[in-house]
Amino acid sequence: MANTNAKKKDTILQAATFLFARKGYRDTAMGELSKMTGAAEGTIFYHFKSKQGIFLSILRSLKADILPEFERYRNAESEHTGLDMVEETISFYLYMTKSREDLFAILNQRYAYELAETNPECREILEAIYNCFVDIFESAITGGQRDGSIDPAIPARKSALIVFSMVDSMVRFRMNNLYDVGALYKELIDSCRRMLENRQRS
Amino acid sequence: MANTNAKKKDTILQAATFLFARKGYRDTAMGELSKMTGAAEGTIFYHFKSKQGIFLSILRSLKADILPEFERYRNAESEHTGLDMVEETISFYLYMTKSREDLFAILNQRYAYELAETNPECREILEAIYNCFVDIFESAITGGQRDGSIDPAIPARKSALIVFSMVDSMVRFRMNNLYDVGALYKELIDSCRRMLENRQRS
DNA sequence: TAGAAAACTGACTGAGCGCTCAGTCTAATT
DNA sequence: AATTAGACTGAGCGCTCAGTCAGTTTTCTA
Repeated sequence: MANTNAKKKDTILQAATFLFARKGYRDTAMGELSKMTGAAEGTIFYHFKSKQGIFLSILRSLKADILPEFERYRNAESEHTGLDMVEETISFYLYMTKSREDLFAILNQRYAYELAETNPECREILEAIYNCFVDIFESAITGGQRDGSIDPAIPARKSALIVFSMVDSMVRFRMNNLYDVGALYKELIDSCRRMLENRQRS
Repeated sequence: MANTNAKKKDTILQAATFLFARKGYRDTAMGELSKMTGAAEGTIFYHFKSKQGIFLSILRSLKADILPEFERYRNAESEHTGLDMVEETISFYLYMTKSREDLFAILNQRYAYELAETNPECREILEAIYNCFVDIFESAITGGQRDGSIDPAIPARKSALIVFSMVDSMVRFRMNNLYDVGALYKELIDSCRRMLENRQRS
């Protein structure tokens, strides 16, 4: 093998992501992680200093993986109106949460928020990710207010938070198998449009 | 003492609600519950057959406690338009979730949804509660469509789900200490109004 | 007030947990 | 061929936990 470094480390991180997402942090045993990866339990603690350390590593790579993708999306030039960009961003968010289901399941863990209360790095990562999403919605809204597609009277930041919270709620419904979110997609878009659009277009 | 039945049983149930809400199901130890209530650990298992049994009992009494209150609210006559009733219902929901914070924290536990996948009673309770909320929003919306305050073209059930998901998201933000929801309240109401209102009023 | 039933007790159990450590293996370097 | 360092191992330690049980106390009933 060419690469001597960290042969099993990545495997462990990947399996831990899978298990933490499916069963939760507390209900995932190191023994299970060991069985799944084929690594001895000792190996896991050779690479990571603790179970919590694994969780933090996942968050770290989650941030490194997702934030750039969102920055790229945000900086891509677009011919669309701000209102259309809000719709696009919703689609993009739903697509992202579907294609990285495990990562977003981890973001919805209670443990993440408990850890955030004592661990500044954890809190910083969570905030960075959420703020990034809300920022994208906000700049779509202010853009829309400039181009006339979105009502200039509404407060951009707060509305961005509300749109984000709507979409985030849908994602959680999907994760909990409560409702068929696909069936709600069109109505979600329509609702956001009614919420934001400028009614006396120039 | 007059009441022979269940002297400590209620105390245990109450303390368990508190602990499950604050620390989560998995992170609550029976020993802690014993210390908090002053009941011996054996007493807990005399009244409840297992830890899971306690959780189910909490859900059961949650249902018995909350559903009637919502039914009463739903059946109360009102002079308001449907659109105003949607706003009222949002207030009512936010008020309820604040005054029974522990109960709603338990409804947001991942463990509840895990249990629901194997335990039909649990699933039935969760669905009953959520459906009740959504039903109230739905009947406010159909009422509004009848009285002309709400756009007749929008699908009532789906919009009810979306409004509910918005409010539910706010509640979760509040629980996770992520945002100051009070600051968003006015904007939440305004957004819902813009989303639903009838624009060519008779 | 005797006796039965119900409520309660806390020391105990065994399974499972996160984590350690003394040591082996592998592959590159000298 | 000998040395070395990093990757890896798995038995096992200390501890926590949900749940048990043999026995005591309280309450109800006849």
